[in-house]
Amino acid sequence: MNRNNITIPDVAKAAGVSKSTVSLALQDSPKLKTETKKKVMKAAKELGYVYNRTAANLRRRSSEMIGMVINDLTNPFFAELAVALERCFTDLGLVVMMANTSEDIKQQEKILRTFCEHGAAGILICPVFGTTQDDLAPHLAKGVPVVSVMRQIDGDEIDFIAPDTEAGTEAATQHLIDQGMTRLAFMGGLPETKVFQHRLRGFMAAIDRAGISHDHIEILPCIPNRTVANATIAQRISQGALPQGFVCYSDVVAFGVTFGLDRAGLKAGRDIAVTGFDDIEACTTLSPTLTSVHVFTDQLAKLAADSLMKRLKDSNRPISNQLVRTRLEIRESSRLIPPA
Amino acid sequence: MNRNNITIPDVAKAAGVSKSTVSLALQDSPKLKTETKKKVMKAAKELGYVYNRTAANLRRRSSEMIGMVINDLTNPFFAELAVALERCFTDLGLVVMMANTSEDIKQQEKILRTFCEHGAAGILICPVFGTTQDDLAPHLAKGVPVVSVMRQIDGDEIDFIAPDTEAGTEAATQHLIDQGMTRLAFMGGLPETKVFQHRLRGFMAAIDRAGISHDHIEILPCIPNRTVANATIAQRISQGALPQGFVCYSDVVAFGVTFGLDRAGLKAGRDIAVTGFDDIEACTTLSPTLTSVHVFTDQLAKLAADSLMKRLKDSNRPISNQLVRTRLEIRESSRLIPPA
DNA sequence: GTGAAAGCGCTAACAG
DNA sequence: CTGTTAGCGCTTTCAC
Repeated sequence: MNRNNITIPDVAKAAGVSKSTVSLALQDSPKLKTETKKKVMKAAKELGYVYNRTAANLRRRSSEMIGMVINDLTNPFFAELAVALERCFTDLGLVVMMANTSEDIKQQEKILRTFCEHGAAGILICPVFGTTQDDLAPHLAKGVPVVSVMRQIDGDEIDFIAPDTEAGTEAATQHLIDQGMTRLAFMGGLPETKVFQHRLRGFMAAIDRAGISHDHIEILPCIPNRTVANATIAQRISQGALPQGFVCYSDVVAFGVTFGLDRAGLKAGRDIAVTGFDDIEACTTLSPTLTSVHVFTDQLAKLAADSLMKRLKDSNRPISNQLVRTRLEIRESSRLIPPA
Repeated sequence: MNRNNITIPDVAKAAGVSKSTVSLALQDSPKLKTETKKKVMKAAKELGYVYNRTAANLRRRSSEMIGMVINDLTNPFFAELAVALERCFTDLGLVVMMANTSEDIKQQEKILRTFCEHGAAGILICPVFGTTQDDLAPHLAKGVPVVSVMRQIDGDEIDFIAPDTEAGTEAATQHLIDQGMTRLAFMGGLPETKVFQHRLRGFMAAIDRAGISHDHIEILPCIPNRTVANATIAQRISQGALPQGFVCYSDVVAFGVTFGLDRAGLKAGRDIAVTGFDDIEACTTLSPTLTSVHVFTDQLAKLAADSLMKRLKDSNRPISNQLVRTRLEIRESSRLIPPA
């Protein structure tokens, strides 16, 4: 750490005031004359004084640091979300520190412990799949508020904010059905996760409403990343006749699928329909542009930050589960019959 | 912060030992019998004790926390790099906290200050463009070691690790020249940055070696992201005859260009050649696959982590500037004449 | 307004 | 091996 060893007493000496005056000045306390404060700040700056928040937090028994733990920053959607969240907290005057778990529960536990040991005031988490409250508890300081985004933590005692995935997937599926498709597949995601189940439920809801036989539909789970999705679709292609449309678990899966189809000489948006979920930036700057369920990341982030703030202030408030509406963005990948 | 108020004395009481024994046990000191340690750990666990690293760091006047400040996590390359860096530090037993600056110098200053106030042992930075040593200095605790990745900080007194961008771009350019192209463009990046200058220099080196007239070449700078690159190429297309190949500043720019060309009915890899730089995951899972200069992110991360570790141990060691070699990955986007 | 004094939770001698 | 003691740098009553 090799800390700058100049401390409050040093500043006090330089400014010709007492320790506590400096402390007050540093906090911009109204108890001090502006003039005094200025004198102190000037001395501090000249000496290269660095506030030791560690000591302050210790003494004050509180902090303004919130720990953000993200499951996968290499997924553009989560990166976008993380950045949005960070900005929300920053705007609220909090300092946020971030860490990536790479979908690894051990790593997640370690990070949670570390954040707590460093005195995080609260935790914002996009949990690793399958995280339960019991996984979390032993690694959290008692009383540290946690809010979860995107993925719900089993136990129902943790505030949770997510897009309405079910409605979103349903809309995407309906869009394909509206074009007359009846042989459809749901592609990507891990069946044991709630997110998968919700998205699949949305898919099935549209299928059933349209009275499509379950014999016509296909479900192809896979780890939701580009590479695995690509491998999965490649294998599926080798097994014979394809459905008319793929409703994908996420954009990243949809990209993998689109590429796999491409390698087999099939064009999404011409030979076959593909939809994604998340609506990341790439959807509109790749060819074919990808039809996707837009997630209002900024809104999600704002609600999440608000929830954490509220819980920080009142740890007894009822647990809130908030679903943010989504919007289907229709683009080329799913429009087999382009508008005239 | 609402901290768990159980502390070392509480654990000591529960375990029937003294404060210092607990402290030693927590550090797994060899001075204690295994049995004693176990007893202590058990008591700690039962009480839900959370180590207060804040207090420990204060007392010990050191920390194992390194602050990682990243310019843009929404750029997949930097996200990949950040994750690789994080893993390196974690493997070294350090705890890393991350923050995103969104290419904003004010935000960067704030983050640096915050990390220092929290007692970071060292800082790993992918600095905002144009960052100078003078920008950094006032916000750093005296003596905190900093190492910079990807972008060099003016002043030459900060360890620096980056890919050999000049050689990489030169190889990409040469690859196009080898296919007989003589009308080429360098696309993307901000001219006032060193990275741009280096990449352009690599480009020009190949051009000049081939004896191509400067009248045949074009330089089209732009903010290096998908959307802006796309807008820039669209405008360029409207202005008339295009070069035979685009050597792009980065993959993200290349994707923007490819998409822009596509909208104009031109296919990269068929009508025109495009190369990128960074070789992010998407290069191999989009159609056409993108020829790119591969950056060995893991190696870069490892060298950067090592550099920071070394400086942590010896603040007087000479400044090191390390360039990591790159490798051109030739794919579809640049092969106008596919191998027979 | 300002200063003196106590203590946040921990570590690190040092003596037993 | 264990206990005692004195702080790390800061905030915060409480007198002045």
